[in-house]
Amino acid sequence: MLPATNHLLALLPRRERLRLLALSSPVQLDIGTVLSEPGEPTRFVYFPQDCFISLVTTIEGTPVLEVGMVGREGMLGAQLVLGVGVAPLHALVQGAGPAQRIEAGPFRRELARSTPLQRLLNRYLYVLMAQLATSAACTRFHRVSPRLARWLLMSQDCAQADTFHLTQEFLAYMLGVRRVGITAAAGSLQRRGLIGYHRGEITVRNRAGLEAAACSCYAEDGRVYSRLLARP
Amino acid sequence: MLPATNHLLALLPRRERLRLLALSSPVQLDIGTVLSEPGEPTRFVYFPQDCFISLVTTIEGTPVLEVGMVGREGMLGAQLVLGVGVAPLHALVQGAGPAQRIEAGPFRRELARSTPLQRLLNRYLYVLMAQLATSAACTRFHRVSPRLARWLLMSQDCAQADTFHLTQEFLAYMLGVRRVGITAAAGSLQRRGLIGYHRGEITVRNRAGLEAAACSCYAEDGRVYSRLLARP
DNA sequence: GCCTGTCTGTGCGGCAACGTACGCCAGCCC
DNA sequence: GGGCTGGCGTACGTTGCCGCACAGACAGGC
Repeated sequence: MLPATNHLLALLPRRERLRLLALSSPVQLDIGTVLSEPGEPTRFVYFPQDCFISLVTTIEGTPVLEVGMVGREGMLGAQLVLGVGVAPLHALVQGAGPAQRIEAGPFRRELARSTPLQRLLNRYLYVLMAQLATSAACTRFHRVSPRLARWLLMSQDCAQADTFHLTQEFLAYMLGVRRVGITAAAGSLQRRGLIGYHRGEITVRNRAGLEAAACSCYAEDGRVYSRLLARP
Repeated sequence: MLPATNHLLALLPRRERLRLLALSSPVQLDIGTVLSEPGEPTRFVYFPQDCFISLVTTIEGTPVLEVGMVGREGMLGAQLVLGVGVAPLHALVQGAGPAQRIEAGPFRRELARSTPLQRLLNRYLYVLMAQLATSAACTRFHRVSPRLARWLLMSQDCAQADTFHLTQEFLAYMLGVRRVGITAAAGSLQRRGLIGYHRGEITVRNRAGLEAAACSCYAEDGRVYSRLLARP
């Protein structure tokens, strides 16, 4: 896998992948960019190559809580697969990097044509739904520190990097807690030698330890993903 | 709508509806029956006519929190639409009553044949996903009392009845809180004259008042539903 | 050098919900 | 009637997180 590749695209048969790539154009996603707002029409879909996007749910129009992540293993805009041209969630670029972008029209046409593409993305939608359900329970029952550990692991999976730029303020927003809650939780993880951070640069130091510190939801998500989207 | 009708079925073109009904058999769902467990194969799909089913998410195999409801406006087993034969959630019959049941095999075949059916159920899946995302935020940010009000309204919509059998113990389980939390919240709603209850029989007395007492998520869910599944 | 803005750490009071436990009441069975 | 069970109400100490506020630390621009 020489160039950074999106895993969904990689799972497609070669012909289908090439057709899709022909429709797509490479774009560079910048941190903080909002790619969709709930209720707005979907103009593009994105297949991240080396970047990741947070899916944030809203209350009365205000984004308040992350409920899913899209990285190289997923795509943004999967609602088109359901024939719905309206975005369900607030989508925010979290880690900058390259992605393949396709306009909604051509993407829908390709989708209508290609059964393998439909089947693949249907499975991806299932994984997304499972992630949403898990998130709901996790947010309710798990403490800040294990949730933070889970979040860091997930973003590491998405970003394929050991270090990324994340302020505590921002993490608090994603997890739906106060910033000082993150200060405490991150401090605990750091004292245990699992992570290091300094002015917004977070480094994962001990991946295995972090997995042990994370709540069960991380492993659960992984199981669902690999059951449905493992390479045949 | 003389006999109790499932709304999804009602939205289908007449020919399609009749085909589907020919495949289905009427069943009576009993309260407390578990219709699916996460990870288990899907043997049947259900179109509730006058009953409703809770979708409960699990943590390490234990069902802990309701994240969605299926009543006459929905169906259970929609994962088959995504080509996945494995249930994502714990499904529990909440309100007893009649439903149409179809075996997974014939349902899949019919699905493969009928584009209108696919399109309709795709839209329904979108609504379900939106419900999951809303639930996550609601559980995190809203107080017990408004959530209880929302829950009662949703089950009233599903069950089409003013009174239903629900112990506080059970409500606590659905909302992921202690029983005494429900005692307090329900007491508050009762003192305000919105509901009445006695030994597990809950009655909605003032629907409009209950809507005012519920959190915004109830209205939000309704908007998404009617935008996507309104009769054309 | 200094100033400014950003990021992080700490402290304090408050509160909703938690875990636990006990008592009351209604209905059912013997 | 007496006893049992299931459903509900109340109480008490605990806790994890909240809101707010403020102070220190570091980086970049001038």
